[in-house]
Amino acid sequence: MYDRIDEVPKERTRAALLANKDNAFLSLKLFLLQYHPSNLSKEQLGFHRASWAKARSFFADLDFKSLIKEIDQELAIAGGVTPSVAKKMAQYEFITVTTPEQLAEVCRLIKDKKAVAIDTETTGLDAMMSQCVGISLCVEAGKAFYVPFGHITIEPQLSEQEVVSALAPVFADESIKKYFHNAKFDLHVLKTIGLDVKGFDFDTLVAASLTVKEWQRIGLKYLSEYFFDEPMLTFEEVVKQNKYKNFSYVPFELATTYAASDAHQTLRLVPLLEKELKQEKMQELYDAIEFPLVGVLFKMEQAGIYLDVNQLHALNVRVTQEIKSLEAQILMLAGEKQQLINLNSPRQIEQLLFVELGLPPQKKSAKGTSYSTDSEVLEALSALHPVPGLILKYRELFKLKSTYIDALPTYINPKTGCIHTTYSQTAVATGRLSSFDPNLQNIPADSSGYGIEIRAAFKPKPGHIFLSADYSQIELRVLAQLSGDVNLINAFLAGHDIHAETASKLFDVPLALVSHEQRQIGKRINFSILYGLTPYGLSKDLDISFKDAKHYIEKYFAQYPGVQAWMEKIIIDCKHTGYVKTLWGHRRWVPTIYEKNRVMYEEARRIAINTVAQGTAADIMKIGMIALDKELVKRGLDAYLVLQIHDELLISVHESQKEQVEEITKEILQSVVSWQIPLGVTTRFGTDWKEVTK
DNA sequence: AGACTCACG
DNA sequence: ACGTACGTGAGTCTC
Repeated sequence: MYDRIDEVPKERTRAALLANKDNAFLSLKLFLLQYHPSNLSKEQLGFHRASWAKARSFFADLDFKSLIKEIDQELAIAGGVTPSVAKKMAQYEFITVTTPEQLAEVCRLIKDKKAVAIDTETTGLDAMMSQCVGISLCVEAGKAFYVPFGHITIEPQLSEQEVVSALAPVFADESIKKYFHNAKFDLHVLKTIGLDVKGFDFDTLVAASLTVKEWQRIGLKYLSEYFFDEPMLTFEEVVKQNKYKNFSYVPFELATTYAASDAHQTLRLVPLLEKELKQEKMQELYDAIEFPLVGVLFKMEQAGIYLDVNQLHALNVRVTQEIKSLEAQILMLAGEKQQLINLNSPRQIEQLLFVELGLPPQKKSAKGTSYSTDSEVLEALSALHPVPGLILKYRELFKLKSTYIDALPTYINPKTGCIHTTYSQTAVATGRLSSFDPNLQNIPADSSGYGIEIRAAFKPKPGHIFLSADYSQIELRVLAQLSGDVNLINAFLAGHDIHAETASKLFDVPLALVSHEQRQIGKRINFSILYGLTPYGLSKDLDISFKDAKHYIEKYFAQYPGVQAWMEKIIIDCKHTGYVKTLWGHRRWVPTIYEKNRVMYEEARRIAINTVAQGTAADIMKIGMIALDKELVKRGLDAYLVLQIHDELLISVHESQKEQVEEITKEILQSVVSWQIPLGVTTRFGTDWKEVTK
């Protein structure tokens, strides 16, 4: 007899479900019934919210997609608050704070407890540009406060000034611990109203991203269901459905229920997630890397980067002119019937190329619903007709204009004159960072053409200069170190050109005699290895035969046998535990490693291998960022981190301190690990981002 | 909302 | 016989 679904031995559950894969949901119910007296209600069976949420998580790694979907439906339907849950939640005291006396009392409580969960409400999702309209605070489970001050209402409320001056000493008190769910957002918001926070102590979003198996479902609402069996009001229900323009229009009672419970649940999650971190052996990872990184990223986002709009505009004139010219040429060549064609529509391009012009289709699109017109196809077709090549050029320039030239200036914060991207610490499965609004990790770097000119518009502030520092071939060094492959290690130790080294072994040529073409192949293969290369993929990438590709791969593994052995070990471990881990313990579940379908299984293998290499490199960069930031502060230098692009850091430094900061940067980044193979760090100076791009 | 395409590492 | 490279975010079109 089992009380909870996650107590049922997984093998038994799996076997029972596999026996009836077509209707796994029904099987699940029937299976659970075996362990309970019959005629029990759903809720008695444990089919309440948290159970469904846990069931969902439980089955995530069994990869029953249809089952997950049905559980989601059940969660939505049964989503209503059950009587027992309602009773529990009715006991919570959510209080609107509208007088100075009340606020003073709250501050006193915070000082007493020495810890507080904080959440902010704003008029929008942009932390630095939106208006802060209220702050919620919670110091003990069962009671939470919402302090509105920017609401549009006739209800009496405190002024922003009153709230800020009352909270400032509490927020500035380092001895009072501050908890947030996604701290960076709230820290930015609080900064906009002049509140500096000291004593930041826990981020429930970041912690949950490490421990929760369904790492993409770590919003406060999901966590509340999962850990407490308590649904929360959604922004949709509170604002959208009532047709309020934004949160400032929400009446206090509703606003308090929504906002105060955010702080309330955050506070309660802290000890739970601390326990999870410990149990899952992720305490060290969190304490040494992920938590301290929050503060570093916050500073980088605050700093922002200056964008020279005039320079971008000059580029726009040239690019727009060329786009128009290309458009005219394509339409002319396309024939009279095609004058209304939209060149940005893959569907219409498909029609033009493969029907009107009768060119041979090369491959299906990803979902197989149409013929692909991607750059690889256009490249191939350009030998047969002038139009594909022109479309290729058109696409390139249109992309440049729409995604970068037109879009980037709209992100400039009028208050600072800079672009402030947001880094997500929880978006990438391997543990890398991602950047959005705007994405500054995919600014063109190709030095041929106009692309690189976008980078030329990113500049340091007056008196400063950019210093770029990148880890050279970090993933290959990780591969060498983790695999312990003697040949690969020796190649790095000898300081050899690693791509030429690989080529020399592939082609049985002395290192000095490796041709440029051979080196290129060596380079492609080195990178491919990290993706878990296949003969098919390599043959396509190098435009060689399947057989040759297979031969190269065999040759590679013959030369670096340790690499192959290491890969097999990863797969064995993964099959044993269901996940892979980076060197610092960042975990990724790989449910499809148990898949019988060959294609899916092999994909799982590639994911497992790549995650260890990519994720370990990400760990190193994060540690480097934390250490470098600390050192620059410690030495009181006029230098700070500006951007992170996976293996590269962009640093802004006062011209007078460039040499000193360069030296420190190299030293700090290199000494993240003391491996057999040193980490290579390359630095460059420039007066804009283009100049420091190799 | 999903598909397609393409920018980056 | 099968048929794919690893990880993202964003703009555009289509339904």
